[in-house]
Amino acid sequence: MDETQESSAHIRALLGIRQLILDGALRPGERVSEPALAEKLAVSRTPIRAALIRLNEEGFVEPSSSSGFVVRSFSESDAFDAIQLRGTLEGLAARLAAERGVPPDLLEQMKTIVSRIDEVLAEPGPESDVSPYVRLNDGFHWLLWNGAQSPMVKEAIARLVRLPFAAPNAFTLGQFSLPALRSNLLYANHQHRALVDALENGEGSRAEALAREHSQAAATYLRDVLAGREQDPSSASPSLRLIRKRSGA
Amino acid sequence: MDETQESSAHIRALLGIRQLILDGALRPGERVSEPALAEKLAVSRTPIRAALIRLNEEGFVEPSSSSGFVVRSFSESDAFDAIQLRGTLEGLAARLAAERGVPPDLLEQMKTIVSRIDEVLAEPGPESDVSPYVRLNDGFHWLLWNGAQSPMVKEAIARLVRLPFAAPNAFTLGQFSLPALRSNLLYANHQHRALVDALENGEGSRAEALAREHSQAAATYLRDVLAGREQDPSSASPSLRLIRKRSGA
DNA sequence: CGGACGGCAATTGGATACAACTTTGCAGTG
DNA sequence: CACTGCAAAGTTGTATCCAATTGCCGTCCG
Repeated sequence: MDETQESSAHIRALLGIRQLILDGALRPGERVSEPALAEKLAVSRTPIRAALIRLNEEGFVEPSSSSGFVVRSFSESDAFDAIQLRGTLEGLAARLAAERGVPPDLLEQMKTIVSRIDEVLAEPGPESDVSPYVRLNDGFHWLLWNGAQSPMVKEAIARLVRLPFAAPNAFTLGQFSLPALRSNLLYANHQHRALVDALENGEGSRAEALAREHSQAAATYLRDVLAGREQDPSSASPSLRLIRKRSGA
Repeated sequence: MDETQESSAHIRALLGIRQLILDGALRPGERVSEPALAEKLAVSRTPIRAALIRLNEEGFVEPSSSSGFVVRSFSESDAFDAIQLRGTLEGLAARLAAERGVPPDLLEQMKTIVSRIDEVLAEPGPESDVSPYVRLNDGFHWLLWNGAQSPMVKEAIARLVRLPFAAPNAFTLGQFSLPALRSNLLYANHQHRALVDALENGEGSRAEALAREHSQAAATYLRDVLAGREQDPSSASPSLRLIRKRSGA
């Protein structure tokens, strides 16, 4: 299952449990049984407990009343809020980067990625693989996070983005065939380019606004994907499994 | 059952270690020894490790190279960035609160606190105790965090604020005698009032800007306190101990 | 017939035992 | 005198063990 077998037990436990949650093997609301996980992941209960404590901090599980942990579920509002939160934090990172000045090589790397995204999106054929785009997009955002040169900001973003539906590429996967998506990604890359321009010219406020608005693309995707789930519940993408259907809000 | 010592072992360990760090008994950069802590806090190593994992997520300790944890130290830039981060997050909370509408009773409570802060600050005598102000100020910010009605935003702020120098009342303590401080607090309470006004009228952008600027007061304090430390290193307030003196970068 | 009490089983929270690793100190050698 | 290598001790990471609490189920009493 996992090719990364070279890790220590508590790393295996952490990654393993997170994957079980993302795969839907552990479903939101379900109580997490330590002995069961210990057996399934072939480690003792100690690293399982360590992993559960971390997953609690990360937001994947939460303490149950009076003992143990349950898999956490998120409302649709939580998902939208998480996206807006990322937009705000990336906006802060962008502003700080612009105000403090981005290292030239970092700026160069951002430009390179923007160009390569354009190339990837220009490739014809509706059946192209999204993964190159996803990798490039991840790279761009990673550079932005570092551009602020602020460990505090970077950590805050990194922690948030552990929640899959808050990540820059949430909901982008697996639907590249739609022409509408390609158009959206082109638009997003225009924003990338404008952001680089703002950073280069030290335009902090513009950079912040762009980064903030940029995250709204994810909100749009999320809306679509949630609507799609209403009709075909089986097509739930991994990020979606954590989001419970709205029952009564 | 336990109204005397309402704490399980791992809670005692968490609070105990955090306090040891804040008190300076464990100093930044120092390696944390599990057996030593276990003996000092009268628990076994298991809850100690659980606490260290959580403190790692909270930012108080960080994994050492190759094993164990060391007490984390923060640069002066980190402290300023943390304050700006809080301002940004509280700005988001304020905007969301204004846009979504604040529950009337919550708004009432905010108004009450603002009035009571004015009363506290109007009391004559340079030797007044700051703690009433601190409590009221904490209460106001707590209400703001809840005003957004967003668990995600609230959690993000709550996590950040665990770092003492990022909290709303950081560096406010113990220097109420200065007349300048009272003037600053009066100004800050004017911002509180304006913020409530913005929330009441649904002015999201104004509320955000106010909350953001409001956090700059803490940055001002921090600058003063850091300057004071240069002259009298012994007067380090608890929040300051985590911040290392600027050496290189 | 329904609700409450009691006992049993399973699970968690904590302590301890153990093995692998890291670091330090000392000694021997170049 | 310095450097390297070995050894020993302390420390971490993991497993197992124990006790106490929880939740469940059956039975008994109202």
